[in-house]
Amino acid sequence: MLELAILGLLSESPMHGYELRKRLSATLGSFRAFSYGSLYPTLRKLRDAGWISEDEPELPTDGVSRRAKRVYQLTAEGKEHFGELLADAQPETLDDEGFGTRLAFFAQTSAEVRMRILEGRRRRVEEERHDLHQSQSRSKLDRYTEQLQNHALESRDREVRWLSELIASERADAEAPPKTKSKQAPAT
Amino acid sequence: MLELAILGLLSESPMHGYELRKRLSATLGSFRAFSYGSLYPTLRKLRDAGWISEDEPELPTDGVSRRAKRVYQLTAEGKEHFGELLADAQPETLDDEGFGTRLAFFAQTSAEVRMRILEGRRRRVEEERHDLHQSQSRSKLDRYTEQLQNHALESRDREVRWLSELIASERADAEAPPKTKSKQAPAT
DNA sequence: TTCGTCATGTAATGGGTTACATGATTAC
DNA sequence: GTAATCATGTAACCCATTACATGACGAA
Repeated sequence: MLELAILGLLSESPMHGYELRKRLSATLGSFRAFSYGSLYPTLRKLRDAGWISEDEPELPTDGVSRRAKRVYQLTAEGKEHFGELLADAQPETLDDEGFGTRLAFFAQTSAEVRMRILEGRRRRVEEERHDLHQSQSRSKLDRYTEQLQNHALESRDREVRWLSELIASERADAEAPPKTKSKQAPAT
Repeated sequence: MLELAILGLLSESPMHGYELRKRLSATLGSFRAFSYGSLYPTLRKLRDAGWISEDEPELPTDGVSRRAKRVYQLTAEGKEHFGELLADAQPETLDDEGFGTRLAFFAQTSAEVRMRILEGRRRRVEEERHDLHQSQSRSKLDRYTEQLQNHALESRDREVRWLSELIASERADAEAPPKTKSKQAPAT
């Protein structure tokens, strides 16, 4: 997921590591921040795979060792790879974590794949809701656990409704093709 | 967290590994299941630490090797340790994961610590909500990211409200001491 | 007799975190 | 000149997962 997120952000514009991390937090929620201990090694990995290139701007050669600000950008292969990643709905796309990340790059995802992801995610959340309901009716919980389960259940319900709205709006867009200036498509 | 959960379940009744896993799923939500690959090594670890004892029931010695069903139970030191864990609100208690686990054993937690945890968690969620709000107003997001952020924001709001209700009900209980047959405490 | 599920375990791996270490740049 | 924050990195660790391997027991 970190990989996808990095490729996605770099596909918008070149950036260095530190900035990447901030944008990552902004996009995925600041409480969901990656540490440098995972960010930099991943950048190294992506570079070794040939998906991003690392150019440190030429240093003013005044003799002293300067710490370079390394700017990363997608290579041609990187763009291709990113495109492939966006082209199918991997299973991890359906869990909480992965879904959020995928959604962040929905604008660059085909309408078809968007729909598969949204419906897949909805199905997943419906299953969770079902399981929750089962375990709730089977065993009598204590007061606190019951509260927690109820809250979890309601959260699932809300997410299902939210996803249904997104799906409906996708379908509407599919019928009334989106103009450059997107307006809410009316039902008729 | 797995440790706390295992100790907690075993404090209710002795159990073997397989059953433990099922009860874990039932309590923490079936979609949040631990694998055997983490469960059994952890049991080993807890046993080595002296917190649980492992007694495999005597086998019918008919010569053939039988696979034993190993039943685990808390030792005296285990009970003590579990009590200590419940006695203070460690930081990991405040994140999503840990909070759910702690709540599962609230019935065995002192009213004081319960309150600290609930208020700590509320504060945490409020911070998340705040951060979300910040990043939302700072940068213009695309349609999908905006949708996601809005949904996340509403979820936080709901959780804060839910926690506030729990807190209020705790306070009510503190004033009107809870009878065996607990009834909802009226505001006056 | 075979299938499902109960039951226990290991090895390799994954995907991150924390703590540490260093140095440059900016604002006061 | 000093504090904050920008900026890059490494090593050790943690907590789990996946895939694999084994075997008992009951029901169809």
